[in-house]
Amino acid sequence: MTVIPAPDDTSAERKLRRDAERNRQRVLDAALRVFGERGLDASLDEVARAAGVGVGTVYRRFPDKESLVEALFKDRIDELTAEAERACEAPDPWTGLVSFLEYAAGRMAQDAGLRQLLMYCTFGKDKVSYARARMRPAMVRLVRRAQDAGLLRTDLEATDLKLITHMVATAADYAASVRPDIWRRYLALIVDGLRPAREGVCELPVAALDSDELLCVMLAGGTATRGARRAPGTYPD
Amino acid sequence: MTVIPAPDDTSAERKLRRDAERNRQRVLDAALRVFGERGLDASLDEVARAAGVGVGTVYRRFPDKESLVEALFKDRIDELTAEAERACEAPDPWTGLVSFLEYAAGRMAQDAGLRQLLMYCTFGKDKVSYARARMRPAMVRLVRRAQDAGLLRTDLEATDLKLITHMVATAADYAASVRPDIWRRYLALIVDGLRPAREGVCELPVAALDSDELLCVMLAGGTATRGARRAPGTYPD
Amino acid sequence: MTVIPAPDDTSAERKLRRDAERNRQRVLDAALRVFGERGLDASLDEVARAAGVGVGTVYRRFPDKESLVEALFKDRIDELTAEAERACEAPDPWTGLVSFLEYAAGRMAQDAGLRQLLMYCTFGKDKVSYARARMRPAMVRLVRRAQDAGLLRTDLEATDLKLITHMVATAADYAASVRPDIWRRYLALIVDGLRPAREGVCELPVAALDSDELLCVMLAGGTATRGARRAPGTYPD
Amino acid sequence: MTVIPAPDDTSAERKLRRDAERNRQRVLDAALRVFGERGLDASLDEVARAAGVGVGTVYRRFPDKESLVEALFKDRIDELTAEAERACEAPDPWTGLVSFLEYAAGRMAQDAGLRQLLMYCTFGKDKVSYARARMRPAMVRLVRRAQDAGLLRTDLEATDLKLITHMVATAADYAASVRPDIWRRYLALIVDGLRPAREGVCELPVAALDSDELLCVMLAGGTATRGARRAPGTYPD
DNA sequence: GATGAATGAGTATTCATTCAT
DNA sequence: GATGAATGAATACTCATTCAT
Repeated sequence: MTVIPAPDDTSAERKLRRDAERNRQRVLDAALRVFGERGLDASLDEVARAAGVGVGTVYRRFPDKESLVEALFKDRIDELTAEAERACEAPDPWTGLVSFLEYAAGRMAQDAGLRQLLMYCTFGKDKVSYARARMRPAMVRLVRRAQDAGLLRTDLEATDLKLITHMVATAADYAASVRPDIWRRYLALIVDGLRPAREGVCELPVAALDSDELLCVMLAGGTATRGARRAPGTYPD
Repeated sequence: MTVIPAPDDTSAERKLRRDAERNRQRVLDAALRVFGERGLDASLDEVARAAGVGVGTVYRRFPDKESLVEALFKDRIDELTAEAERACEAPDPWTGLVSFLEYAAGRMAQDAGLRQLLMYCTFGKDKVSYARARMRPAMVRLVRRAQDAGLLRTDLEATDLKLITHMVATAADYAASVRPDIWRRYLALIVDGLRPAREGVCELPVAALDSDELLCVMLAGGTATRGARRAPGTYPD
Repeated sequence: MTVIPAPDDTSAERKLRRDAERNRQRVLDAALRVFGERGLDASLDEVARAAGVGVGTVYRRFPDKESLVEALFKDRIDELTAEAERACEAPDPWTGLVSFLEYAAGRMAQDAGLRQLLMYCTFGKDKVSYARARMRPAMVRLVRRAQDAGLLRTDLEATDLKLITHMVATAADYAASVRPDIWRRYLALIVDGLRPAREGVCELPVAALDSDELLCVMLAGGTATRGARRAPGTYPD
Repeated sequence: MTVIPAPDDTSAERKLRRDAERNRQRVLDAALRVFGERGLDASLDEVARAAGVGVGTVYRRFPDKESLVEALFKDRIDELTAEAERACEAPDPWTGLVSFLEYAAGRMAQDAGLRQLLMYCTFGKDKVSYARARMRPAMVRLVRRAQDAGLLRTDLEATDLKLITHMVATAADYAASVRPDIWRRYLALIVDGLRPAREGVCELPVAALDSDELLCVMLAGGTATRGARRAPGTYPD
């Protein structure tokens, strides 16, 4: 017997949504875990199994693997943004900036999934504009504040923070198995180079990416992801 | 000057027929191109197609993917070593060091395959020790010279050079499509941090990898290698 | 009567969906047919084609070729054991023995896959011990009964039954295309030699395989199995 | 400068022939060794390597793998025929017959290559008529003599010897690794069944293959060979 | 909605056979 | 004639994605 719901009766719908939402979250959690352990190449079957749902369910929530990775990425961006905003409130602008970099690098050092996500997942397009819109204001503010206080070299730009993060993540990723704290070393090195120009220290020889270039890059992605498994038949050429 | 022989140096190996040598070279060239563009995960079918030969031909020259990658690797190591040795002769130790870093970072920034090759030896161990034996002396000399001249911070070690170029190149690769020279920016940033300690510049908070740890890392690889295709049936777990 | 469970008896395993069960059966049927016709070297693609399903489906039900072969093997062992047990109940011990030999030789003569299956377990060890545990008691009883009744030469042992059926079936298979019943001729010849010692009939000059040797042989396989396809990269030497 | 040979000047030709003959023999020897060790699935590259010649040379002497196997087979048949003929001269016809069977079985027990050759190489067509023409007379004589002397059951025929040999080879092959002498046991069993009919011993229930059927069978081969590697593209269906 | 079954293109590697040197 | 280089179809197995239950 079919019950035709009144136009405003959304209780059934709500229930499903709650159910669906629970599954969505389970999948995201499992994906973070599995991708962290096995790398982004882990199969969605594995993710589904870890989530305790069928693959079909994963696909119902995320149209394809790319979208799932993207969603994971967005959540991470949100966290990073929150931290960046917190860092903007720090009494000392330099400390704020550095503590943000430390936060970001430290997170990555602990979490291979996050590292991969930030470094290698150039899948997806939506996530790019999202990340840009989301993080840019905080980044700009973080940099500007420190420069205005004369504590940061003036040729540094907001987009540099992304790449700096990327660099540190690379180091962290590389040596995580034997020296989980090695990122501190390389971050310190970089931070040392961030101080305002002094004697014997040259200006940065090339301009930073501007914001459009960064967008463009995020869409094209580095080579690191080109090896990623593509849907059958999707091979170029 | 002692020449360290490649692990499988069969220099006594009978010369290949002209056509065979031509094809061998074609395969190496194609492999360099394809791995550079798609990463080491590219299939040998793809390499063969790019070389304009059948897969069988690739397998005739290189018994498996690993060997092909290794051959590529060996050539690159030799080039880098040669450059490092040249850099040791530079009149100014600082300039020598920096010019080597520029050479290495520049090469690696443009070629993801090379980066993977040099940093993530998922394949074989012989070639890792080869690389280590081959490059290490020059690296040590490069660093020592600059430190003895008081031009380089004293807490920097030879293994850092490897990680620094890796970091810079990886970050830069990300943006390589729009700004192929962006690596210069980030290398400059780091180079600025390499100057001897001054006021406001802290010592590096964690020790560098020692040479055994580096070996270990090269064998284990960072997460970035987890995606590397394994021989069928070799999957862990 | 104790029931010896199959090595991987997952009888608790949740029932397959109707369609899945149908396909599983299709695959088993096709495999029996294809392996019977082409030998165990037939590819799973061929099996899949014969079953009218994709290879993926075969692999969904049986994680690898070995498992498929094993499943087939298990069913066959069960059938043979049932027959052997039936034969133990025959009023006349001699007739019981002979009728079992006829059953086994007849089955094996018509089906090369079955023969390879029963005799050359290049695959797995569990199933060998399963077969041993399952069939041995009946074999021993069959032989003992006939000997106790003075109807069977006393130097025959249980393991001989296996070799006898194998020999007869293999020889007969050779001629099976023109004379599917030729195995009867050679079985009869051998059965004649099974009668208790009489004048002009010598004792068997070498001891039978003992049960451990038989196990060992099944695991190592005769030369006939050398041709068996091995997993890629598993080649000896 | 080309020397046009006088019509009867065959010295150059002879030289080549001698050379060629030497290579041919080398290949045959190597093939016997390699197939014996690795089974008939061993590659021709392996055979060529063992023979110390190039694959091309193998192919020059034998148009394909089948022909090489066939040639090997012929040599074996010649040896067996010689022995059979010797056996015909034995003073006691029964002893002659039995000693021939022992010779054949003993050879096979020691030589896996020979076993495979006789049991599994149904490749080839020429070899069949050859074998028939070559061996049949001796087989017939061997059987007839023993029957005429009343020492052999009268329902045995010449073609049975081939299948009996096959049976014993099967047993030898099966257990050769643990018990190289087990063939004696099964040959003895069979030989016991060859004695003239006595009480309790039934007539053979099916006629032997006649000579045409045997031909036919040798052409079709048993299933055991169906798994043999076929030339690419030669797959049925 | 959720499930998990089915699909098939893709991967590394081998080997019979042909053909340029 | 001999050599060994080149070819490509074939094999076992995996996994993103679609679709029947």
